[in-house]
Amino acid sequence: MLREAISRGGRMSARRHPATIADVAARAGVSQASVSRVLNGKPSVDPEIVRRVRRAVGELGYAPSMAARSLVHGRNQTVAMVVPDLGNPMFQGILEGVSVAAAGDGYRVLVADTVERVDDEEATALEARQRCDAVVLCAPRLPADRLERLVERIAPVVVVNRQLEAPGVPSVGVDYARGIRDLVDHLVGLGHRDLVYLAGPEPSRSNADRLRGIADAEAADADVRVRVLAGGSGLDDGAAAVEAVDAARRDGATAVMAFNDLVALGLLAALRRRGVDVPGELSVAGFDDIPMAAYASPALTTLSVPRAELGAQVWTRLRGLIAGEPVAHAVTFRPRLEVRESTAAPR
Amino acid sequence: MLREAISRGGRMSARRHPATIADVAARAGVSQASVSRVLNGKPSVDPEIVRRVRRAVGELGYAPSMAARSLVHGRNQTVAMVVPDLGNPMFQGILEGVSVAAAGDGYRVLVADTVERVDDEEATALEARQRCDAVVLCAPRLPADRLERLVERIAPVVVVNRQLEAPGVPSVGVDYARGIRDLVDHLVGLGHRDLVYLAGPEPSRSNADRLRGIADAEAADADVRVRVLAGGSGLDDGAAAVEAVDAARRDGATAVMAFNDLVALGLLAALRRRGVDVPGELSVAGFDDIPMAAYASPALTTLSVPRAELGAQVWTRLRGLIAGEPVAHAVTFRPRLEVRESTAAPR
DNA sequence: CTGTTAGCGCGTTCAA
DNA sequence: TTGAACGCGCTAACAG
Repeated sequence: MLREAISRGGRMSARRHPATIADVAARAGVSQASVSRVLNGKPSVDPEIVRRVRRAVGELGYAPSMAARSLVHGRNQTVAMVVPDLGNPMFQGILEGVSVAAAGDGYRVLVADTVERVDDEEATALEARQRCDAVVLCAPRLPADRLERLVERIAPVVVVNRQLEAPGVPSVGVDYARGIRDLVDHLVGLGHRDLVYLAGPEPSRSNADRLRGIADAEAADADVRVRVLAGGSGLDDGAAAVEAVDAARRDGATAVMAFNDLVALGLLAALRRRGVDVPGELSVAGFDDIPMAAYASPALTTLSVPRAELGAQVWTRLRGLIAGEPVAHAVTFRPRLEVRESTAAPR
Repeated sequence: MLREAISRGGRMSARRHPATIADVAARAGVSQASVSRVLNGKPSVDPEIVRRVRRAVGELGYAPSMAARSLVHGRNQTVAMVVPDLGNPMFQGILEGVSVAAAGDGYRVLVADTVERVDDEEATALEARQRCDAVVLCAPRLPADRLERLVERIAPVVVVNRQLEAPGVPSVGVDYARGIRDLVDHLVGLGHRDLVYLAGPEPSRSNADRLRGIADAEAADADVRVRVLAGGSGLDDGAAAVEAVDAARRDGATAVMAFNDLVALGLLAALRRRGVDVPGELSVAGFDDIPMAAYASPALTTLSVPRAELGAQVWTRLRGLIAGEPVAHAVTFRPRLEVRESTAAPR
């Protein structure tokens, strides 16, 4: 019989196109305005009307058109998140954090993966902004001047891991310089003096921050030396750098700090294959404290950054901006050193 | 007149609210219809008009309202992707694949993370559908009957890793049963007879598929035995299962197949800590072939599933549905066995 | 407390 | 080829 109803051309009240508020109004014998009021929980409406509207809504299977709603309100209830690489655990973590936090306020997030194409970043962000009420911008490699210009065109926006000159743009980030200094201190405390930094992508801002932290550390302690080697940001990059790293080791280096955990993990694997004992012959540390870090062999010493909390902070600020509240100041999280097994005293 | 515009309140072309098509029309001295035609690249428009419109658009920094557009067209150019857990590399991979594929057609994807809350899955999917033109549904634990009912309410939809009874709903997935059988064959070929399967989440459909594959394998070869142990789906779960796994080993088991790579990696770490040699004393295999698998110690034998391609396939089908094309049949990818170092002949 | 009216910004008829 | 007018579905102002 259900089949019958269907073949008959649709079930009772089943129009080909979704029901509109007008249909509901007609069926309930009231005005559209009343339907709207009921649906939006406006305070003073006759209980009887409420009843009839609810019934009509149920029978028609009515659902409001978000498009119409957006047009009227000028808001989407959607924010965009622009990321350079969804494959990176760091961004995944932030995305997840923002996503759940935003969901709590009825907002959803649109992902815009620029797939490492820095040149498309502005266009992507602009386009994303048109679809959404605000944007979370992760653009680690976009030159500062271009970034400054971009943010003012896509406001409201919260930028991640970039410090802006202009006020009015909240940013939340990680104090990479500070983190790396803490790591150097840890290593030096262990007795290391000759370190290597396996660098991240050249244009990456957070890489520059780490380099700055390293320079500070070198300046502070005369007999600490840090060699900078070209690395990258993925597992492959870490593995690929093994030659250079091992050469440095034979030349006297006793510890390596990788750009991030992925690089460290890749390096660890390659080192193992090569027969280099970690941390016996060489200490290795990462950055980010991705879940896998604790399960590596040996467990990776790293700097923990609160990804989820970071995402939540991003949302808090973004929500404020959308609501037109005064902009919150920038916040940066100081990474927490997580000492595990991959670092030890040199011998 | 430029002067006029300026004194009218702020910088040239800087109205408090974004410019509308009417503003452009006025400024260009043409009708809104003409502006619309120019912007949408309609064929026959006077070059002179085109010129003036373009100029006005530039001067005003005009950008069409997506909301209004959506209202007229009844389309968003946005699809939703409902996932149970964004932290899972499997879903991340698919998201990335769908995201880039969709972007190629001017579509964006909205993420809806149900955070493992199966009970909210329907509501989340429904809500997501209202905002978007279609949805990609990843609901591995939603009971079949509820799934069937859900999909017909949110069509157009493509379901991932679930086989549906009803036609009309394309699904793309992985042949887990087949994959696990290939793995059993590999292990048996190596000489293993007493295996253990570290199961995934109880209600997970793909876990059931693997179990079916295992049952088939057992039925096919009388002297192969597979013990099923409770596992999970994350690194922690794998590590937590080490007791049970080691007990099975001492009881004669020589190889373990984990629900996925994460579980296998967690187990590997725990086994190492416990001093159990892999693959010497015990062979271990995973599923999914996440990037880290190849860099594990020892490198993990696993079943490779083409995440990116899977995402692309999802998009192809979704696009077809949106365009109203006849539905494509379901596709399933057969995992490819990736033999590495964590499996070897028992001794 | 309810209904009527007027847009939100755009695409798309229909005449001219 | 161009422009005027209408409608997409909904909410907000204003009457009643």
